Amino acid sequence: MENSFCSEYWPENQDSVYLLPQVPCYFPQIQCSHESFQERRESATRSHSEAEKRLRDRINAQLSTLRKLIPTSEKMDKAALLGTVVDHVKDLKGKTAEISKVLNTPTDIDEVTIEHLNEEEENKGCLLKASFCCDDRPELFSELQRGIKNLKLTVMGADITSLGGRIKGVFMLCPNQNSANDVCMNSLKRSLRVVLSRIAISPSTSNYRIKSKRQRFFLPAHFS
Amino acid sequence: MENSFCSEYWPENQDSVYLLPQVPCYFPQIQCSHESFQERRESATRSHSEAEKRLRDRINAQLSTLRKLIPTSEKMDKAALLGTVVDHVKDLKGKTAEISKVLNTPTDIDEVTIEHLNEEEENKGCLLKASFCCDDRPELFSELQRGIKNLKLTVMGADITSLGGRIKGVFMLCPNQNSANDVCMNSLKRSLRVVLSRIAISPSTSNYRIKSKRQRFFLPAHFS
DNA sequence: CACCACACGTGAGTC
DNA sequence: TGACTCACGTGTGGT
Repeated sequence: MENSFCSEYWPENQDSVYLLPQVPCYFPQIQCSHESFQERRESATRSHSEAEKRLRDRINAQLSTLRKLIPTSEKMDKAALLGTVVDHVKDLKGKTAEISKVLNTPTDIDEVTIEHLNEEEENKGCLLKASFCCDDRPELFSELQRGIKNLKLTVMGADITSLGGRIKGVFMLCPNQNSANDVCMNSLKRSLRVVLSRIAISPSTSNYRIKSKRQRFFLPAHFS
Repeated sequence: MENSFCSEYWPENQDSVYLLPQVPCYFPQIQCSHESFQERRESATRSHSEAEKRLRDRINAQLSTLRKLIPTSEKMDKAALLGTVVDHVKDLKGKTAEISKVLNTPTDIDEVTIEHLNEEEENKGCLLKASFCCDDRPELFSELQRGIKNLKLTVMGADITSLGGRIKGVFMLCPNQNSANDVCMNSLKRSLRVVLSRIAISPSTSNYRIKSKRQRFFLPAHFS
């Protein structure tokens, strides 16, 4: 055990170490530092144990922040702590999944979709269903309202859900009464998509966004 | 390192081990097993290393189930895995907290409360607000309906939220039109509390229930 | 070769 | 005292 430090590039034991030449090298450019093999060996094992200490500390730091997140996890050993963490994660995952089934919860993928309801009657009383999903931010609604107004559309209904810094919205839109009757629904759809995409999808990171690790949380905002 | 096994009840080194008496004891009732100190020492260190192995295995088992719960956590080292677990827990906790602010989410404490609205007009058109929180189960609603009907109460409105196997409900109740006008609201309150408590609070574990670790998840059920 | 992450056995502390 | 948990240093394999 004491002399088990025996990789192929280290001498088998201390005795043979002292048999190896420790004279300065004749070629200065490849002359290594004057530390002996003994010293190199010691510094290697020292740095090894220091690295191991760092690794342990990193893991233990995460464990202790987990401990802060789990109530009554004081005085639990590591395995028990991890066990309750597993339970918490399962529990919370189940709850949020359950909620998503009823609440039309935002995902973490930016998207804009435009649908065309009442296709048969092309122009009169036609409804567009526009949905988007993006990061939530305070100016979002005013920007959306301005964009919708500029396209001469009226919001007939809306369903908005904001959760965990993300927001998902569905608008029911129809052309203004006083707008020209000859408006082409397909070009309107295209313009609407462009407008919404510009507002909802951040241009720099057009999907596969770099998200900040810490999320912001807002209360659901309701469009009136 | 090899001879560092030197607690006060173990001989300092091998040599002294063999100097210790190994003759059978004269008092049979305290005659210990005939294994030598050497053997006892070996079995002790063996059981120690086996216990340590069991501990490591327990911890690693929890880590690998955590790995299954976290997508894309393959090829992460332990510290990184725990880091993303921390993020997930924070994220999910924030989301459920956010939802609880709007949704009147059930807690994990059984309770029944009865409130008295419109106190000034004692008998006519009086409203009772009855809320409960308990484990969800299929027969719950029919039992509640039967209890409410037996007390000659009418459900004017209800707000029910079921989440993670728990359910929280608020009923707005008023006495039936055709029930006697001289019904005493205080005794009605008392009866209602008794009836609801019998239904909602499991008698065996009147609070501080023993919960099964794995939770059931139901979709929110709505009272119509 | 150097670094890293893991598993292992061991010393020390607790109950 | 034994059983258990933790921190530590070391051996080892992978990159």
